[in-house]
Amino acid sequence: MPSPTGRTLRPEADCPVETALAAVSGRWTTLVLRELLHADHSFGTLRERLPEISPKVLTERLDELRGRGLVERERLPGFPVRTRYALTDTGRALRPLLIELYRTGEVLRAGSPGTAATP
Amino acid sequence: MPSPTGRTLRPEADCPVETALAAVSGRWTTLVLRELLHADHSFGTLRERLPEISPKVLTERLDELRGRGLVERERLPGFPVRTRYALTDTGRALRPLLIELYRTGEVLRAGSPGTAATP
DNA sequence: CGGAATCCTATCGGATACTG
DNA sequence: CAGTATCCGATAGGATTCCG
Repeated sequence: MPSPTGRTLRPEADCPVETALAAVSGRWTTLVLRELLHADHSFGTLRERLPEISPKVLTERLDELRGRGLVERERLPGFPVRTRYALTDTGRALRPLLIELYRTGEVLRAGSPGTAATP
Repeated sequence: MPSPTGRTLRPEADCPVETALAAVSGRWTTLVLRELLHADHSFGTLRERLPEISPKVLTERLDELRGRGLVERERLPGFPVRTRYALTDTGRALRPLLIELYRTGEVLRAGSPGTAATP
């Protein structure tokens, strides 16, 4: 039986920490968010920006993000079909977290062995 | 071939965001960190605090965290053997991130459908 | 007590081909 | 263009048992 969230069930899933982690975890997720933080995109332009992601995984990521209310899809009229993916207000609320992730990642590197600081 | 980090290889693994995410992702990881942020622990007391974690997974998490320089292990003399796990300075640097994860998780919930706000 | 060694399963993610 | 449908290999993680 698939988990209710579409993501691996975690202990204490009711914890906000898990809620936030679920939103950004999964391969390609942060990169998709990064693209959408920068600008709205169609399915195709997202693929151009992330050339190595497969259509299946991109669909999965976008579905998850939509399911969490972080991304919205708009179908543009005309032919061929065009879509437009955009962050919702809630999705944009992830920006501070991504910044903090970046900042922390830099700190972790500075504190890791192998990074010569005072030789 | 196992990935060099011991964790699923991610695209743009050189990105600090991925570095930080790798440090906190994985089931039980944030809970282990939470316990260690609160106090030092032995293998056994960690198991008491997290009754559902298996010894194998706890070992894996502690090894990963040690491998990243976030946790240190001290073997206490005497018998039976006792160990003490503690966060390093680098490990304590994760606290702001965990706080931001908590904060963001709360925001995501407030912005999710189903949470009646203004009926 | 503090792990290590096995075995086993679910699921995640990649590749590919096809459709409305 | 914007996905869907399959198939498939690789892990992550759980349960259990054993060792120093």
